[in-house]
Amino acid sequence: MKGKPTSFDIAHHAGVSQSTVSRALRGSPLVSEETRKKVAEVARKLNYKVDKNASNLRAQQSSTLAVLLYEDPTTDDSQINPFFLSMLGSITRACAKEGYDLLVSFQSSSNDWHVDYAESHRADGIILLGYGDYIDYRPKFERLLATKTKFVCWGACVDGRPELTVSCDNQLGGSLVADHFIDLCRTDCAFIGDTSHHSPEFSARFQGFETRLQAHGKHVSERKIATAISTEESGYQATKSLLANNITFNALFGASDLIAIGAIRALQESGLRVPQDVAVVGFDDIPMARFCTPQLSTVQQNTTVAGQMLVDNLLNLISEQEIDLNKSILPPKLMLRQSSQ
Amino acid sequence: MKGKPTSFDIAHHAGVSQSTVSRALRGSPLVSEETRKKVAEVARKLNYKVDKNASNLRAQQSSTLAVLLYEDPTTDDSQINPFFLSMLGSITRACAKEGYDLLVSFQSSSNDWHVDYAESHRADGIILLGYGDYIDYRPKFERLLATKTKFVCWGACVDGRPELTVSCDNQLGGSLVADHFIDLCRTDCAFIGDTSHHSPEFSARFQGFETRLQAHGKHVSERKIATAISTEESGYQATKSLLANNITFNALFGASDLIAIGAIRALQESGLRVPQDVAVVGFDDIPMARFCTPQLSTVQQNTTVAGQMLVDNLLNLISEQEIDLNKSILPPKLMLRQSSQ
DNA sequence: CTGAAAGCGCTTACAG
DNA sequence: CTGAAAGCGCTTACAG
Repeated sequence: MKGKPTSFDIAHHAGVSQSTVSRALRGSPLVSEETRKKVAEVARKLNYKVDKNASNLRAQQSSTLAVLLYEDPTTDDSQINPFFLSMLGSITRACAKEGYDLLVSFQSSSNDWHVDYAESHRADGIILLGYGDYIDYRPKFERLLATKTKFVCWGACVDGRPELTVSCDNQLGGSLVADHFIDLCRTDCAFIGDTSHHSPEFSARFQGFETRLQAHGKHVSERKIATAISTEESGYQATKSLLANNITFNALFGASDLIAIGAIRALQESGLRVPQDVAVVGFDDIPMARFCTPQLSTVQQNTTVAGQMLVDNLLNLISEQEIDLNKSILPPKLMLRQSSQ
Repeated sequence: MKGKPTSFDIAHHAGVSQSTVSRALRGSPLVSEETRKKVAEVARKLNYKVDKNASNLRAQQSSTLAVLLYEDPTTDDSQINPFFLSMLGSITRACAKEGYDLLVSFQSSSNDWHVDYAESHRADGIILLGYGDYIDYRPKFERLLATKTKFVCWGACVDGRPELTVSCDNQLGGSLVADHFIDLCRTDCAFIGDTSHHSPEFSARFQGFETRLQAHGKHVSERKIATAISTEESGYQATKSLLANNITFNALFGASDLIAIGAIRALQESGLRVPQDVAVVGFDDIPMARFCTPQLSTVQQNTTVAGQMLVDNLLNLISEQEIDLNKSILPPKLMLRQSSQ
């Protein structure tokens, strides 16, 4: 027996057939307790592990999920949005808990490898994450649907397939921020992000924010909206451009924490104090939010819960069980810190 | 042909044998250009993808690497050290470039799954990352060596097997910080981290720091060293404990950025100004370092290069090629920012 | 350059 | 409860 032992080796040493070894190790109820113990004992002694490739091939499944992190094409290599890295951590844990391995790929929206994962039987299902341009996503959704690939998507909805989405209640999150600004009597608001359908999460946050302001007879002036993708630099530039045009405001809602952190830098550079002159609130609650100065108020999305929801829903999809749409919406939570006192 | 097409389907449609399909798709030189084209065309049309489980089983390899992120057991779920997340990103990219998939697992140092990855043929090799306790690692190294698992380790050395380690030149990094403090005439130094063999990276940083100070007739007083693991909270507490004992210093070297950021919080809470009263330098250059206030001076470890080195070395190990030890050491780079002017 | 055949190491009907 | 047998979909000697 050179090389790794096989189930035949175990069978031989345990004095049973190879089929019985397989059954015993998989916990089949068809095996007597005595036999199971004997097999387990020999397997442990010989340091035997079931060959995943063989078992996956035979069983026609992989016990593996894949996570695909789409990034804005402009984002530099090392600068992955920390929010998605937190998500990745919680997804990993959720997978481990369910006995699944996790393949990870970070990719720009240009290539098409994601389809491969499922079609080449490397993964049973796919989790899509990212703050990329939603318009770029849609053909990919079509492709995934056409190949009957099982997938769930964070944030962005697939048309007419709500069961494929897990998302924060972005609209509610936006309205929490509006309520907070109203409490502070800071209703001359700027919004930095994207209000278009290129970015469904950002625009939902804006909608919730705007709708609540309007309920109080206020609104965000068109001029006080600047477009940014989810990076510190983009938030900085967008805010700069507002300030360069002498546009004033006493509160600023950044569609993500990175945007808000960039906005604070721009404000401070222009001699504006946060929160005295401008109250700032972000979205995500990345670790950095607690450590920047002033500490950033933000809307928290609980990544531990979100990761578990994504994995749960995907596994339900794979096993063709009903999806509970109520378990697909993550409640946001306003975290008040120094930037909006 | 219901379900996914197989190589036999392609063979049938292309009018060749199944062996030829396999050869054509794998780019074998034994296939004529004409045949190759025909096969590729049919495969594309039928949306055929090679079944990875079958090809892996047959070829006895997986084209997959696994990365295991060990964490300090005290670290909370969502609080993965951002440095390792950056590493993860670059490792992912490096793997993709080499045509390998990447399995990811975050785990506490208690369990033993890592051995599984290789033994169950799920991965051809393993990358170990983490700021965990080195003493806990050693039995795991033994196990990996005993099972002839191919692996590389970030930071910590495996005894007598330098080819298994990829690491920053931590000692050089520490000496750069010492040089900088000497330039600033701030030689009454504190060190927050771990100088023991539980943490080889931190202690190498300290050694480099201390040795250089001694070359200038200075040194770090035993009393001014406080032990911390790599979290903001731990850095905060350790610094607090120094201050509570009325221990003074005009420079502080945090063994990691998170430690340094926690230290700054403790200093500021005690009314000490950074950098006026205490100059602070960290290690890693996590994204947060640029955004905290004051911006943190630190020793950068280039994660893009580091990830590529880890993957390159592991692939060389797998293909049993010589490892160039010079390509296993990452040069550190001092990044000067506001916290140590 | 191509094809027929063996076999990678399992899981799972089928028969007892 | 157990065993003998088929077969998952490939890769790769072997023969031509």
